[in-house]
Amino acid sequence: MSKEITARSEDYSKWYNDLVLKGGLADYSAVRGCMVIKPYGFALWEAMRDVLDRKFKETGHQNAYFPLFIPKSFLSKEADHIEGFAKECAVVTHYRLKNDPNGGGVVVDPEAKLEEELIVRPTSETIIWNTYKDWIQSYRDLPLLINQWANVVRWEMRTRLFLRTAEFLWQEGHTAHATADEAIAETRQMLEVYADFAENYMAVPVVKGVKSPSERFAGAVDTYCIEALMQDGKALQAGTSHFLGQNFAKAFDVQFSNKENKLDYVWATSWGVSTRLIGGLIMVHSDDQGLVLPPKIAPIQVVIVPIYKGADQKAGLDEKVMEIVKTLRSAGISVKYDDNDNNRPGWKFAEYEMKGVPVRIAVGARDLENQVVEVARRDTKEKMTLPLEGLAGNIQNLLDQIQQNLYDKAKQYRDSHITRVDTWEEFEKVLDEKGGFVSAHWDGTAETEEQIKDRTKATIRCIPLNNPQEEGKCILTGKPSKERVLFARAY
RNA sequence: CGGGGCGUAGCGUAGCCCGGUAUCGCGCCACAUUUGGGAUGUGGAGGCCGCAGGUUCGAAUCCUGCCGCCCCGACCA
Repeated sequence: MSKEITARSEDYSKWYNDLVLKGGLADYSAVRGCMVIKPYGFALWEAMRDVLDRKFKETGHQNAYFPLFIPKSFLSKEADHIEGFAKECAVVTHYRLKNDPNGGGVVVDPEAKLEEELIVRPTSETIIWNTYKDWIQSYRDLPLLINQWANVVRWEMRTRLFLRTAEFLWQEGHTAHATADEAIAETRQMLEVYADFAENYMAVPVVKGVKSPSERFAGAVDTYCIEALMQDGKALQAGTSHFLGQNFAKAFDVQFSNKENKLDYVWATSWGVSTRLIGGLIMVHSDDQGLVLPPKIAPIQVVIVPIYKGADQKAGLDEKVMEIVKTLRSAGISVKYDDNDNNRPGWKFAEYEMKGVPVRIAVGARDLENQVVEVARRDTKEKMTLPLEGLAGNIQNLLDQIQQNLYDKAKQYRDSHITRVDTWEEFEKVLDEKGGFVSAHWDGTAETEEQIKDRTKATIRCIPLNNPQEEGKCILTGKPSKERVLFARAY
């Protein structure tokens, strides 16, 4: 009715925006490229954050917080790093405003110019490594395992809600190790944490892999990533974990004494996921009726809608429903009882479907007489009648089934959209007509990668981990290749 | 930064060519009837028509300048 959603087939971008805006996740803000994350969207982020934060702590990390501002000079210490971020940095040049002498509000006070300009962090490697220099003297100080939850700013030319905003929320882990092997193990461990989170909580299947040199994080030796596939056939980088080698240690002179009392530079990693995950989550599961959220991170797992005639009947219903709510909550299920009298049941049904609540329970007088409730699942739209007896257990099973079903569906789509291709014609055809990942041979050069990108807009998403070795010929140049890599058009 | 679109009530819009203080729907407020898939009726409130100039007796409408947002591309998580 009032909240029509554009069909995916009609306009995929519009569909996505409709879900975010009408699903109550976020709004555009007064600042270009920046969004307001609304309570429901933020609850989703909190749910993700809680799971990840627990996993980080289980793997030995501690949270800390570093400044939003970074002295300009820090950023230029690592050559590749500044190269990668220079074009999208917001810069603070003054620290004071004053009344406009010509009237009309306030102006920047030219007297208040900063001696050294400050960069609003696009990422925190530099400020953190400048700090680690003071924290690390000996191998006994290692490993140093720190994470921070923060906002960062990257002045993007073109932004999209959640997927690419000028300011976004994320976590960034920054660790220091005594050996390269240990740092690499950390990098890969965190990649596994991300993959586990994506698959088992967000129900988003991912490909784990390594980036090609040109797609690497600025300043990294190796960038590992998890890549997900959206319903429109485009890939989304959902998380990255970098082995930084000794690049930042050297740039910031972070040395430690090893057991032999010799000085050496420490080995570093960094890894992060952002609110972009929310965008990916939306695009993997949702449909033309609205959001579809996996139970394990849905802010509301079960909504209960009462159906009644008159206040008397409702009072009776309230009493019984509160019992149900209590039972479900004690089983660890998050429940909302929507007894708001301003909206009628049909309106609520549509509303919670749009918001992607996994399970809806409708209860009326008739049901109570029969000791049952009507249960509807969001993923399949299936409705069933369940007895009050043993309801919590049945709902828990249903939530598990929904979680599994979402994953299975997404995985089936993903798997059927990894296409092996051996000729250039096929390569272009699959990208244009089918989409998804294309598994093809590549001669390993940046030039070829670049040419392929220019001609097809597809990039190498990753070289999958444990990639089978196989003789073949580069899709573009015909030069010899030892393995296939995954190409796709990406967000 | 290029191409396209758009700024009128909280939201979505009509009116603009052809100048006369603004239409409709949703939402909001009140009351009543309603409540198993987005209720109905009656009454009501709400507008610097993006901003600034100009033309005119008179501008949402014509002219000039500016600002903002969205979409598509180049760049990026």
